[in-house]
Amino acid sequence: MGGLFSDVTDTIFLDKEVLEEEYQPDEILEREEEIDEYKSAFKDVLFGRNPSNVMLYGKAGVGKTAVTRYVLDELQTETDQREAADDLYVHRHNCNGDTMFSAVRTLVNGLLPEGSASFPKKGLSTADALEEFYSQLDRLGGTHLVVLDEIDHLQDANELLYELPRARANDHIAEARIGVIGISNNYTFRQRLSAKVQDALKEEEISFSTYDANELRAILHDRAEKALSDDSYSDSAIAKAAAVAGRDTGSARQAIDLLRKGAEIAEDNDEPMVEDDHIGLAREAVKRGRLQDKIEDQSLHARLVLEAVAQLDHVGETPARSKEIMQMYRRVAAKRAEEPLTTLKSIQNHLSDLYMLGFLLRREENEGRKGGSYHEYDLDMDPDVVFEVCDELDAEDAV
DNA sequence: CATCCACTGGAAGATATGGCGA
DNA sequence: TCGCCATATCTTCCAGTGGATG
Repeated sequence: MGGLFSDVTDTIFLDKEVLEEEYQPDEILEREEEIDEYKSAFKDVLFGRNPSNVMLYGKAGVGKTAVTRYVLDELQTETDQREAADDLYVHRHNCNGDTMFSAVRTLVNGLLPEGSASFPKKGLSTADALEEFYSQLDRLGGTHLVVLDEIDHLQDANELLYELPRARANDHIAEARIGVIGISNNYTFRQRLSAKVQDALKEEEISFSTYDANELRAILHDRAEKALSDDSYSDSAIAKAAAVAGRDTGSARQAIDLLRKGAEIAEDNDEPMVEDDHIGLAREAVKRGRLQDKIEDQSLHARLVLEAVAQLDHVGETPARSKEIMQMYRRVAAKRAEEPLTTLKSIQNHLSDLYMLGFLLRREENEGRKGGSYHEYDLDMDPDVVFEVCDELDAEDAV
């Protein structure tokens, strides 16, 4: 009695996992068209024919991964039942920051028989890895679908997308059939592909549009029903979350994050129901959380440079050019007891990265013969968030 | 119109860190 | 434990870049 946790009850949540990122709904709402396109791209698989190669384009949180998982699961159960269909194997791989070699290597490792040694990390060429991959495919036979998520992050995506679909035509494999599914957040990724690859993939592109507020509302209603107890949310709160997410990003992930965070806030305040206000507060919290994660992903010196810009912003000395930022950076590094980088170029590189990642604003200035050309940087966020995260990480390091 | 400033992106070289087999 | 290799990060070097200037 009277224990610290004894008053904690789940007043609002019925099944919180339904609102977590990992949750996989067994029914996909508002993506009928995309599912249809997908379906027709893969119907050949059911008759033991070569699968198509498919490229998916669309922003984050519009259902690319969820739809892929759903469609392939359905395809899997259907092929299991049909005589004419070969065995189906699905290989998923997230290409974040990979080279072609490491991507192929993880694919090989996924195929190797139980207990055998994994493919070596070094010493062998990409061609060796591919060869091994093909021989494993032939050993297993059947139809293999290779899902390459975030393929725009893959260095040699072009080569891989050229190589894999032609494996059978080039006699690298005889028994197995292979289809590639590429998923990209980035519409411009397409232009990075060679004409040949673009041509080969042209027929099978599915682009996912962002969700509008109505679609988001339908999705949120469905999730809320499963995740929250009956009287604990208002329709207007759902509508608000849908409207906010629809306007911001059109992403289901953001909408669901808002609902979850809103429910958490309501629960923390011992209120029985999720209302509009909670969604408003959730919006701030979600935004802040995203930013924090992004900052935490940065390397030490990138963070110090960012903090230097935040400091300059704080005292009203932005926009600033790299030399000024470097002075502040030295002070920040000293405060955090870190050895500062010595060259201006390093700072400039970090600034450039931070700009690309959307932390900073940049303006090109050119004063000709007298001043030369240079960049001026400005902070593109709330400096307090930066200080908060940096203080936190610094405290962790000290332990 | 050539010049020149202050910087740029890119590449190559240098250094640190970590995994892995021997 | 050692050397080998990969990877990430930092430094050094280089050939532009674009607009004010003489």
